[in-house]
Amino acid sequence: MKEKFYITTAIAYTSKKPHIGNTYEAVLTDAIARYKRLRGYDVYFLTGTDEHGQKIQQEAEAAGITPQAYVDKVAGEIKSIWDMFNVSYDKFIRTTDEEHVKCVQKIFNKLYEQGDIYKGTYEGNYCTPCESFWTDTQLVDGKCPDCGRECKKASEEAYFLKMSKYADRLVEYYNSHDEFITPVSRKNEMINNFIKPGLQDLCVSRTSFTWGIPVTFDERHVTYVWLDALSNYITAIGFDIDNPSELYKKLWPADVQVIGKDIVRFHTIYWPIILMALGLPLPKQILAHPWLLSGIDKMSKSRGNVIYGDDLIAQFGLDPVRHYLLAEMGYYNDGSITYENLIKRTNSDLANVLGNLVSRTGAMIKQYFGGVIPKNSGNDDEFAVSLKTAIKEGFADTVAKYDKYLLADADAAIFNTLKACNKYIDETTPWVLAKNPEKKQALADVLSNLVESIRICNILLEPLMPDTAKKINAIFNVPEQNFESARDYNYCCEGVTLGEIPILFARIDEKKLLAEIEAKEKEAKKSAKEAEKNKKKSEKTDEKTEIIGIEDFAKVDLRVGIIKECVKAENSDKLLVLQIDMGGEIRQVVSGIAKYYTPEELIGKKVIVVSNLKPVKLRGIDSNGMILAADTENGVKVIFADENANPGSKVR
RNA sequence: CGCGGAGUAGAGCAGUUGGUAGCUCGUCGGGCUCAUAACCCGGAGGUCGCAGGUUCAAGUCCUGUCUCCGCAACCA
Repeated sequence: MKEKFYITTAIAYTSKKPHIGNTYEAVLTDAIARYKRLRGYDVYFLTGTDEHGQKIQQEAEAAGITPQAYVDKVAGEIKSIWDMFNVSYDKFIRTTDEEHVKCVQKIFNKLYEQGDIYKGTYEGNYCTPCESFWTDTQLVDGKCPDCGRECKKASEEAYFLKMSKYADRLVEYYNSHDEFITPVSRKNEMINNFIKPGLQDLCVSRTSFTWGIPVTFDERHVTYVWLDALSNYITAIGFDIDNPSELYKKLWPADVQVIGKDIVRFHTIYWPIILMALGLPLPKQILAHPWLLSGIDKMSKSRGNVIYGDDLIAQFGLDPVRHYLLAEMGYYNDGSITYENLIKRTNSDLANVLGNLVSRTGAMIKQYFGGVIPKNSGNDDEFAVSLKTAIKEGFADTVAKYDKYLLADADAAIFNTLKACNKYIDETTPWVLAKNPEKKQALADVLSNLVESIRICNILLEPLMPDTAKKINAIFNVPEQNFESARDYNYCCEGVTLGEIPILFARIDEKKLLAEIEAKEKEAKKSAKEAEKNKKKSEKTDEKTEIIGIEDFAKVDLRVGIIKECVKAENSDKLLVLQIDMGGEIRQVVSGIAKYYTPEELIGKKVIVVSNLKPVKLRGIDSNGMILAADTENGVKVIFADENANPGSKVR
């Protein structure tokens, strides 16, 4: 019987469309799942979406639709992107699925009944208008980070899961299962930062929002994040407290759970403890991957550097993108994606090495043997011997890397091996052999060795680039594609007639494409900016009246001031502290323009000051007013007054 | 002392338990023409951020220090 292999991704949060960094995890997990299938495992691959929480409730309200309609839309997008990327999941769970909801409720009840969940109070700073709790560290100057208003110390009734009770057993599990947290550096992080200082009990319910799984015995509460989300790994396969499914019994514990580095804590501390409380076995391995950055920055909407997977596929095709993600990412450092690197890698690995190798091999078989793959004599010359050695070593190397889930290294090993094929062609110069009828068999041997070498590499390539593997198999009409057949040369393609030889990967004109992309991006930025502007405008007009009267304007007291002194604020890289002469009175004003002006260039300049603005403290420094400045595309530009305007003069 | 990550050839990265510094791209020179101006061979280029220390031996361990980047904070 086949050995089972249960692998999961973290479930994606349905607050917005996933970018290529989010998509990476699904592709990474897919490649591992495909490799395991190739090795004959009975693989079950789970992925899905996390659909509850306050944020989604708010997003839905903003969009003017129900939370369910909202998550339906985003979950649909996520699923279709996963499909686009050939993610071969067996099940796509949504935390709004009825079975999941029921099961989470049962889990909650059981933990409550056995005393692991207790009722307590969640203490925090509450902002009444925003209906939100904030921790001390989230507050801005003691005020709500969202609206800037005062928060009250408040407490909310909540349920908590006992953590410390299981801490010792957890550490014991870490120590007896070396592979549990991969890479190991994360293990020390968890022990030092969270376990040693003492585990805080985990808040598992909230009353401040409603979009969540209701607690059955206390209707005002909904389940809060982690108990809901983490449980998906067992509810998806039919776990049930009273009557677990056959599938669950077969699959659990999971063999590998792939997650991002940002949620290691939840998967290596909270999740195991939840399982221990339920009396269930723990997953064998948590595989934490780093992030994919856009250039050198984290992808974020506000930076405008978000790259989406579907756009990349439209531009480059699927497998170049999969290959890039898998070849570029390790487990230790954050990876990076840029169009330039994507083009380079596609050209050098895919077009030059792989595509061209297939193309030239196929072309020679057509030219010299009428498209029929010739028979091998079995007599290996020195070049054939070294080729075969390279292929066998490459095979072993690739498999070793795959077994450790080092996909980037496995990928490199495959392409190294393919290079041995290109070398073999140069060494044996088949075009010379073709001119001499006596060398016909030598020529046949060269080509059959090539086809066989490509066949072997292609089997190893399938987990990374399934579509390409299929295409190559179609070209050579490969009859044997299973893993075991790749261990040695068996010349199974002999006598086979070649199919069409398409260009597998066209070379990309780097300069041309980069210019095109840049133009597109400019366009996109422009329209994004305009949209932003319009949005701001409409927001403003929503809040106030469209047009203000002179009496409103008159409320703002604008004065000319001359900057007498200016220094950078301590503890801040954005603030300048200005001493402004307002016509006798010296005012201290703090302004966030340190990135655009040096103190020296401002001293002596005349500016317009809002003089009747309510004083505030910024970074603990008093600020009595603000200076006018324009937000431009090139940063902030201060509005300077005419040299002849005297300090203190009223501006109107 | 907020938390975390990183500093190795022009760029991007590997360097496992310490033992002659590697890979890819680029670059320069040569070869070849079956092939997608692709392929093959060869060369140049690094005192491994800096300073100490441990050691027969350190990119690799220890201490200190500098710089950069995320997060956070802040942008009246």
